[in-house]
Amino acid sequence: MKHITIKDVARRLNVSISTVSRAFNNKYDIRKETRTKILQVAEEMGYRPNPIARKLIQQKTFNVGVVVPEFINSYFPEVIIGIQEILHKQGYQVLVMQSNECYTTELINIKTLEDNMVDGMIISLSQEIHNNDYYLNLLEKGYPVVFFNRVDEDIPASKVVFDDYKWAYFATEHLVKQGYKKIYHLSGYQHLNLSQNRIRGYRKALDKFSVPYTSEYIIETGFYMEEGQAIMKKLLEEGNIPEAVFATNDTVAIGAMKAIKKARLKIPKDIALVGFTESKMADIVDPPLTSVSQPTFEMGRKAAELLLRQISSDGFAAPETVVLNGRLNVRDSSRKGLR
Amino acid sequence: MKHITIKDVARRLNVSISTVSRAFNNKYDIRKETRTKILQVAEEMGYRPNPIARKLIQQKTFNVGVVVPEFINSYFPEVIIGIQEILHKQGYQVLVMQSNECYTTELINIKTLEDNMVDGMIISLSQEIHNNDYYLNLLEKGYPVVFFNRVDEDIPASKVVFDDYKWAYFATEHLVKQGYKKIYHLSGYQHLNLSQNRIRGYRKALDKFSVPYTSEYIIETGFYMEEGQAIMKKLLEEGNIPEAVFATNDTVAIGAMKAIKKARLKIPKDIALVGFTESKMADIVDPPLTSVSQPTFEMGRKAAELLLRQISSDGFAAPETVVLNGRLNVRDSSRKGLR
DNA sequence: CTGTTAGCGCCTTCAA
DNA sequence: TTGAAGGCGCTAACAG
Repeated sequence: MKHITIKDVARRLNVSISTVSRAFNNKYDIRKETRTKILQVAEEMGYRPNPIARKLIQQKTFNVGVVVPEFINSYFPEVIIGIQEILHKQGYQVLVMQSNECYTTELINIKTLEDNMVDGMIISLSQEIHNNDYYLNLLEKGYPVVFFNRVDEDIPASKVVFDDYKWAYFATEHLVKQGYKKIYHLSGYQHLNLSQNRIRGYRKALDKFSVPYTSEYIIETGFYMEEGQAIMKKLLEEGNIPEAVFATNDTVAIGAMKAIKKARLKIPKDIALVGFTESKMADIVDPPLTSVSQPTFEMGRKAAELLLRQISSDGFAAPETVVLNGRLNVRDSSRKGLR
Repeated sequence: MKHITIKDVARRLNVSISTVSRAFNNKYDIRKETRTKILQVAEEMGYRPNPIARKLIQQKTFNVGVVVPEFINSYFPEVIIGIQEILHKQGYQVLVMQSNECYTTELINIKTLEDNMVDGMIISLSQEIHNNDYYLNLLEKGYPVVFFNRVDEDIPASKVVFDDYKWAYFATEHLVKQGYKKIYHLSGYQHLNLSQNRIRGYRKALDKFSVPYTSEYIIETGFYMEEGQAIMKKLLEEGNIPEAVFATNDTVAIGAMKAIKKARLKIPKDIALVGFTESKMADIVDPPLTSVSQPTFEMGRKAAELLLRQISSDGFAAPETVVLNGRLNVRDSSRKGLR
């Protein structure tokens, strides 16, 4: 584990350490042969400049922190891959932390990352209700921060979001056009921007086609399967049977699917189902689930690019918002007249 | 972004920087009131010791690198969570990199991590055939490295593995006891230790109960769904219909499931299915898939603990191997007499 | 108990 | 074109 330092190389070649340094940073004057020679010997000796020392002097760590609610489901991992794709190319390392959907943990993570002097952060908020003070403070200090997916409109930072409104609209419209009337929406936590937008899209579609609904059609669930299953079970037991359900994500939709199957009802004959934020599960459940797919990798790439812009501008670049588009993948779970 | 340094704090209080340093590392003698005072003022000023400088002096980064084949499926993310659970507690940060199942990328990742002076690495090999030289060299240098899941028996490092042999045996035994005879095994790449062990377990079970099989019953697939589907499709088209299939993982099993359903055959009536390395999918496919679950989080925790041991022993601790146990979760996909 | 001093490994100005 | 020297922010002997 003993590392070879610049000194060792200098001594070996009978030159000063500055010369070796120059050879490695070739932005200073140095004779070509000297440089070549030094690089060659350094290579032989297995010398690599100590990045820590470099960071100390450059006041830059080339580390970027990413805070996500979780990375068990494939959504965030895919975004992270997109982030890494861009950042690795620029020589950055990525530190990934999870908040476990907990606001307190989220803040702790952020402080840890600050302590580790990351050059910037990419954040997706936890589902808990939060206070913006810490983020606002961070931004005021000029700290480069980019939010994605779970964002807060009141935080004036760069953001990458999915067009939840539009695609919730399309998802609902699809159900309407299939001829379904009594269409429920299992929404995510309603204090989240993303849920609000999906609800707006849902309403807009029903309004546009004059499909009647009451506020009771919109039921708040979390993002987990159990919740979707429990809510659906309750609805069925109450005899409150929807013709179709638009769920805030695939997980919740599949929870609902389980409940429906247990009640021995048929999908889509008795109840049609549409998910959101398409996951690999959509294609393997029976019947396959109609869902809206998001460009996850692209979201990561865009977030990374926005962050790089913030970093290179010393935090003085104006915040930008990128809105991404998706696609509605129609599968059997919502095809009228099936079975 | 301007950071307050130890100097600022010292000057403000008219003490030397060593005193401030002592206050923060309270392992040296320092008067209690001085310490309290310093800590208080430092807090007010928003001072936090610069971790980079600390790392430079301690010759330790408190960073650990993790290299996994991918983290789209939930398996590796779960292991990573386990790893982080232990390491974060000890003040380590975790750098996660993916090899995308590519040996070359894996090596590049490892070199990047070395360049970043991680204090140790936790690695799960890619599925490609690899050369051990670089790993052997790393170990010789005393670099702390722990392998998990995808390991190579010829690398004398600490390892955490699942008892593939035993649980492949149990999975197969289960099928035998249900009364199935013609039992196929869709194996992972056979140059991987893990696949070899699963094959051994499969054979052992069949041998023990004198269930006849030929080498043609063992078919090499990768780890992806498409492969499972393609192989199964081919088998069915050839009229080579197994009574039961034990697949190397859930993904492959579900691929097979798709092919079987497309051929309008019933599971388990016509063909029974058993997966491995249980994923969340097992419970949501129809019929639910029998599978062997692995203690993923525990695997991560153990790997982290072994690594910490290597790190604190300066690489002189003898390599240890931890073998973990799992559980067979029987579901409808393999229940004889169903439907 | 506290201050002085010498680095950790590297970059960068200033002289030569 | 090269070397000497100072310093990035902090820790850790060694004095006092």
